[in-house]
Amino acid sequence: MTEVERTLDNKSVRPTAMRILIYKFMASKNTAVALTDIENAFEKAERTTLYRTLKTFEEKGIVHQIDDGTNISKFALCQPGCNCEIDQDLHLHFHCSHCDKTVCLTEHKIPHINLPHGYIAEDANLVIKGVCDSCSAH
Amino acid sequence: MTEVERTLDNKSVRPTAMRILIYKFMASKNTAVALTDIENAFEKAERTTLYRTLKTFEEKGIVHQIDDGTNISKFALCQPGCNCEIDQDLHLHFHCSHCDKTVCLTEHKIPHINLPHGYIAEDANLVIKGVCDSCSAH
DNA sequence: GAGACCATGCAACAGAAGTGCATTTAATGG
DNA sequence: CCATTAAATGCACTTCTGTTGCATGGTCTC
Repeated sequence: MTEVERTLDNKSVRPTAMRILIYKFMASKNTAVALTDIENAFEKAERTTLYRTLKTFEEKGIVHQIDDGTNISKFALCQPGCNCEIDQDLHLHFHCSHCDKTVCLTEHKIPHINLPHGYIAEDANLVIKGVCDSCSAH
Repeated sequence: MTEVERTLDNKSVRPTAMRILIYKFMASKNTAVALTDIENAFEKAERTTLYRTLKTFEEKGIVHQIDDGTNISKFALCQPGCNCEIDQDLHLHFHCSHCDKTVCLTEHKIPHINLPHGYIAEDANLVIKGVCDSCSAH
């Protein structure tokens, strides 16, 4: 049993060949990936399988879904300190308008916001758009 | 020339009948509206016209587009203090998971975030999800 | 090995976003 | 006031993402 297989198994996800490939692909990237990204990476991939795999991963806390404002759902592996299951302490995401990549800034948490009377916060999403470090270096 | 016509004219948008209707519709709502909302409100409305009208409004700074995480673009009239053209001082949005409405919290600004080295912020989007005041009252 | 359960593949649909082109409407100049 | 021009609208159509239903295949358990 490999490292990846153990990870999936720990999260009660049966480590099939396809799932291991998807997991490894996401682990190899340091950016959030869209379903289409994975589809393009593997010729033999079936959209539906990828779709359901990502859903399963999300339900089991292996990845978290990211809405970066492009209206295309992206996904990233949960890191230690990701805390995406807990409603507090959510990290923010950065979307580069130059290379169109989205990254998790796991260290950077969303500050607490005081809401008007009657409003109850349950979740928060903060996306900063701009130029990422790779793009600003060139 | 009515108040609405003057407003559009000031922003260099020709005040056609359709545009005035759309503007008034949005002004009558205190929530952000999706293209489909407007389409349903006016039987005679053409999707394309609405689509392009909203784009024009956005370009001319009459409305701002809101991405509330539902993957459906919403729009709201810019208010005094909206400042959506300036990159600083952006207000946040609240999406109610109960009534599915999205509102601008114009008074509530997005706090400044320190980004890692090399990252340049140009825009920011903060959406709080939860229960709005109307829904929490019931 | 049989049965059950889960994963995968295939087909199809829904909804939103976006584009091209023809036609109507409104503004402008003579 | 009419003709010209430019902008706005309407219609048809395409693309892309997300989603579901159903049949098939693989895997695990008893």
